[in-house]
Amino acid sequence: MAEIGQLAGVSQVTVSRALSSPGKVSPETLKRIEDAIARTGYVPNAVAGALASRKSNLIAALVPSVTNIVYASVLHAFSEIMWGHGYQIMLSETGLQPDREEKAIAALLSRRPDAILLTGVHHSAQARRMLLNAGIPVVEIWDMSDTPIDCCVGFSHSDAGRAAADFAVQWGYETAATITAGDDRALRRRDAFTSRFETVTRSKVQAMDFDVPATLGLGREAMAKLIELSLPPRSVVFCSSDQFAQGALVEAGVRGLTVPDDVAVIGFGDQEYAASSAPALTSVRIDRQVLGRTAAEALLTRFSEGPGAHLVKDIGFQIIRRQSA
Amino acid sequence: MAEIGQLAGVSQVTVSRALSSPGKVSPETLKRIEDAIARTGYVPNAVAGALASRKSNLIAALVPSVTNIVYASVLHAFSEIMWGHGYQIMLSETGLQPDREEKAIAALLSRRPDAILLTGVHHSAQARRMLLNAGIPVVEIWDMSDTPIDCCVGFSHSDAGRAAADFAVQWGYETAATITAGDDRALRRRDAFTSRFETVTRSKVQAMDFDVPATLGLGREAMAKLIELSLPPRSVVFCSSDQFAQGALVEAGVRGLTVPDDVAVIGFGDQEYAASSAPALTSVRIDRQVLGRTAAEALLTRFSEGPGAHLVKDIGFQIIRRQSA
DNA sequence: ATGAAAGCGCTAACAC
DNA sequence: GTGTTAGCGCTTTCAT
Repeated sequence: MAEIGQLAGVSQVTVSRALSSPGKVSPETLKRIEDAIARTGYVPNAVAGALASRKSNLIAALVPSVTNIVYASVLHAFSEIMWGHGYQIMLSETGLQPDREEKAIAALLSRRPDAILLTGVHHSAQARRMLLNAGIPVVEIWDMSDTPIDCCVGFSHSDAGRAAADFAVQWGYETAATITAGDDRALRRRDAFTSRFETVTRSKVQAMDFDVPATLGLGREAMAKLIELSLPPRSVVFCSSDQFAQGALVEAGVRGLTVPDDVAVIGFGDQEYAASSAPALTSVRIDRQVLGRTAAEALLTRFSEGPGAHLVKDIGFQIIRRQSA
Repeated sequence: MAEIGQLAGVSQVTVSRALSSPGKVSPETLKRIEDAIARTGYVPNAVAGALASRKSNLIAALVPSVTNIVYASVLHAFSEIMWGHGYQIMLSETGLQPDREEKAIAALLSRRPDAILLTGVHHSAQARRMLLNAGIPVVEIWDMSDTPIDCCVGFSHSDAGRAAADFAVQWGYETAATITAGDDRALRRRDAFTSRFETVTRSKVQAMDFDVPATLGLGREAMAKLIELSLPPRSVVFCSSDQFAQGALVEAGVRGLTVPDDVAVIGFGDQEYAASSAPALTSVRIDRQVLGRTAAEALLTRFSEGPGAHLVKDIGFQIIRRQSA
């Protein structure tokens, strides 16, 4: 920066100003500085800037997995907006082990981000402590909480599970099964679904659980077992993700069952392909675009309005009825 | 850090040493320092550390899209390894507009990462200049280049397209069509496929192009048009991604066509569901795990061996024959 | 094994 | 509108 100043015949500070508030330097000076920058290919050192100003323009984000489209698309919507406001994203994955979250949070906080986005609302005591200590806005997404750390944007997974059960009952399904991945939130949806469906219909809901992420292949497997265990007619299968549901659809098709007459399927997530599969998939829609955007907006208003505003927003969900149930 | 020192009865420098090279402080001192850290919940300021040491332990990564599983999974494999070696990842998306890459590179470089990962091998002159200027290891992935900036890990898309054409010819397909997304590399595969298939069979290859990312829905649409345009028997459709291919499969099924007898389909990417769909999808496999891992290893050896080693690695591809072609 | 001093490349506060 | 000065919180080097 001092070098650029030399080339432009000004001091280092003026270069700094030209970069951060161009209105504060005279047009001619600005021009000379810009020329010098263009000639040298100088890229300012944001690390030094962050240290001096105590503002990093960095947002830390912690997601279970980037390869899960459901988390990735929320992240995408979120980062588009933050990027538009001059923020960059530092990403970290927690994977399946919850103990990784604590380490990840510490690592992220060490970069002194201006805010942090967390997936889920269950965090260790030590994690909460570090977060509070950091004194930065926090937004928890994908869930609702009675005791949010700060901002919270999501929906109630129990409500979603119950709504799916009510939907199934309403459309006349008399027995049900679930296919569920190894995910805290998926389990809560399953529990709510099962409990509601059982109390209303007085029939037992069969559970197929996996402790790994959902795939189409596992969905097929689960459906195959369910069919072999002889699923009664008017049965519905509530899946924890559209991937399982797709697999269930494929397996039913291969075995010559008609969907939804022989067996109905409800997915979760309403991913792009849900509407385009054959038969089209009935699914619980979460507007991931809105989720990401709302989280970004929550942070942005927290930045401008200070720690007073603990934004908590329920973005809800919607059951999209198509052909599979 | 000075505060921790006070609590532990040592100077700030000793705390610094305790954190970066614990072997250099006496066990008792170390213990007291660790206690103080645990008590206060102190998180070191990596920003200041990076400024002082000129080492950020940050890797910048630039991908077209995080919502595309193909890029996300490479990123995942890459970051798992880098994380294991103490590096964090700063992520940025370029999207479809190539001009965004330059801005993203500048923004990322301003954080003084220790290395940068780029998707693709075509970069603007200004981008190359900034990269060279930064003086850090660069790894370009997903493609091969005659003039890599530094390290390069990928495969030849032209070779892949040609191989698909040869495969199609070998299995007796006499006419072909392509469904292609708006992606530089996909277009190169299509061109190579078409050119090879046409010269060998002397039949014209029909192209269905989109300038947006691939979806199952668009795959159905494209296949529908292809069928309406009357695809001759013994036709094969080469898709630029498995998503298109899945859509093509669904549409063929809905229209009562038998795959591969009435129409055959070849996907690209060999995603998880390719093996589990019905019929199972024939696809060009890229080992994304290996791609990400190899890129990480290239950087790691560049770190240890210095600028001498310009690692260039072709990870190849493999056509997985299943039922659809 | 520990400490003192210098400085990383910027921004903030204050002068002029 | 521009320059001077003093840090930001660490690591590095050199002393002890």
